[in-house]
Amino acid sequence: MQREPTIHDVARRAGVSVATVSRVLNGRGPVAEATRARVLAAVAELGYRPNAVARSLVRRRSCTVGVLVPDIANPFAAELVRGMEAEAAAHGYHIVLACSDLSIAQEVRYIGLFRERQVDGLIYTSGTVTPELQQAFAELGRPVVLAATTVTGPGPALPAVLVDSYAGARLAMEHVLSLGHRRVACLIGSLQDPIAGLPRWQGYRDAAAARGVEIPPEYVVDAGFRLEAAYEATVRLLRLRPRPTAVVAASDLMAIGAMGAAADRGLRVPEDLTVVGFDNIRLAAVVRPALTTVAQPMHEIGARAVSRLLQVLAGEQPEPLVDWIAPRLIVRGSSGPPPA
Amino acid sequence: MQREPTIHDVARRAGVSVATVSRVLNGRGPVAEATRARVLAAVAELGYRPNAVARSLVRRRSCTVGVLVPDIANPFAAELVRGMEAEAAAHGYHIVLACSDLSIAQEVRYIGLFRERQVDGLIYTSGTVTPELQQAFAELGRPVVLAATTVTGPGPALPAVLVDSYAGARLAMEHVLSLGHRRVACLIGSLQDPIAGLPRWQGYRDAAAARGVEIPPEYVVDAGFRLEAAYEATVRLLRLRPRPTAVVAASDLMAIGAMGAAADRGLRVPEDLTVVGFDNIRLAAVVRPALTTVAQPMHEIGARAVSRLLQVLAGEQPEPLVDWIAPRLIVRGSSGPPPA
DNA sequence: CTGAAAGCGCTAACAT
DNA sequence: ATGTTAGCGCTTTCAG
Repeated sequence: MQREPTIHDVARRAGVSVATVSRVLNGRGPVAEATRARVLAAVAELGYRPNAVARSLVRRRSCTVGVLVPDIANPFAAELVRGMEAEAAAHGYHIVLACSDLSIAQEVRYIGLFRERQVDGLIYTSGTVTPELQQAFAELGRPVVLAATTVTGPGPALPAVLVDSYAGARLAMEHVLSLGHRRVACLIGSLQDPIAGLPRWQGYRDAAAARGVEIPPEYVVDAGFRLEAAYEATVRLLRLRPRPTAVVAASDLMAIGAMGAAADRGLRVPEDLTVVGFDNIRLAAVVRPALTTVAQPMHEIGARAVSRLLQVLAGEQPEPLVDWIAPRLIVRGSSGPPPA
Repeated sequence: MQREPTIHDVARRAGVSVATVSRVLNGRGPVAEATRARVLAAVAELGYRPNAVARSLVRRRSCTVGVLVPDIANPFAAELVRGMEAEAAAHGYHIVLACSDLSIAQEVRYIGLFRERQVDGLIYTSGTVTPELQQAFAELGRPVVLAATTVTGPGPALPAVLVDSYAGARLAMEHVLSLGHRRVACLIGSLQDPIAGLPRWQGYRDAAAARGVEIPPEYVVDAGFRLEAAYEATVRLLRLRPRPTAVVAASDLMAIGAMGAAADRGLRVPEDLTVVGFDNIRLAAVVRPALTTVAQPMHEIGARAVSRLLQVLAGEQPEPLVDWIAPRLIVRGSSGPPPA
């Protein structure tokens, strides 16, 4: 296990100075074609690879972006990171990944470590931006872009890319109403959640109101984005009289919970009950019947977040600051006209 | 946006030399308690964070591990990486993530970039270790650990951690047979795949033979681990006479495809058809009925892979080289006695 | 067009 | 117990 060759080894072998080697490797500064060739030959012979750590130190740029997600095993986060990785790789950047389990303390800790590692920037994903976090962002001293979230409270605005949840929820409700449903239940997330909880509920409500359909309070249940809670809630909803003929859910997982509850009560989807989700996780296409849902293009959100970060690093100001992505309705087998 | 404080700033402020600051920060070498306190105070006042890049350069250790996965959006890979991240973080290491889409060219490219980045080691996940890869590993010149795969062909063995697929398949088949089934179909992956394809088939076959049950050739279908192919294959299997009363599948996705086919033909699971999967992806617990399957503890595989890598970095030789994890059968609702 | 030399921020001998 | 100093491998003026 011999020492890795350094730029000095290449220089010696090519009979030039290290400065010249650096020039041909980085393509800056004028180099005679013959010299260039000699250097390249030496590089190839030695199997030389420049040491990115040393380069980072002197350039004060690591070509690395820190990515902070709650849990990479969450399919939503995974798709997001997939998009980030692709975009980053395309620009010579690497992703340093950290999972926080949504613990603020962990998040702050990781941001500090990212600072030590000299990441060029940070992408923060899908959590709420609290004051502690804003403080940590400030101490990081490097650009931050938000993916699938945005700043809702006080404090400085940050570049963000996310789907317009309100518009997406309206799409879902309008689809259901246009199929002829009038008794529509809503499985919502917490109204305290200003990113995905509140606006989706508002979208459902406003779209219904716009068509003159009222949603009675007992048809609205906060299942906290959890599948099991959605299952239980649906069991209860299906006992109500009159019974809802459709359920719109603020996440696919909740929708799948609802479908399970219907199945366990012997109701068929969509003949007896229409179910519409939100997110379009891969799972949505795989369950039976396949789930009608509102797509969030996760891969694209991730990619755009990185692209905005690189833009900031290049000195440009992303415009507009918050990039609202239009949601798209994907109609599959879980929605149909109400029972006669 | 002023310059980040360096160790010199801290030294000046504390009225000591940089060496002393380094000593207190790294806890090596003797330091008087009073000096120590002064340094710590200066660190706090300045909000100083050591520059990990500079440290990596001189220590020749980046405290970074490269992780190469086909696709982080694959739930299997995501769980694996989750386990890696947790274990790495617990030891002060960071994960640098790369997704190869299973392209050998990409993999080789990324390994080269990892070399430039001075990762301390590499974890390679769930692909087949080809000669090109072995070559790239060699050029990397740093330890490699395999997660959810192992070296099957010629070439040097590598530390690995993976589930014993053969034993897992036997578990699945024995479960089905002990329920009383005698006509069992197998949805297998490619027999060319020496990690998950071949051994699972062998496990099914041998467990059946051990009970004196024969699996006719028309009951065995290679669906290449794909859900759609498994769906089609099951449609055909269910047309056979006599019809199988159970299907064992070499992956959960194939099992879910089989369940879909049964549902679409009006057969109930498990009353008319028992279905057993392999992997225990999260989805398995979510589909209706929930899927009986063989669990691969992905999180643990990832964590152990990192732990072995750190072991190698510490100069120890992992023993035994290949860590075969015992699979576990998870009985859920999709398996039951055969129809009368 | 090329080389010499001064760092980037830190650690680790080696002195004192 | 603490300070001085020589690098780690690379880029980048500044000379020539």
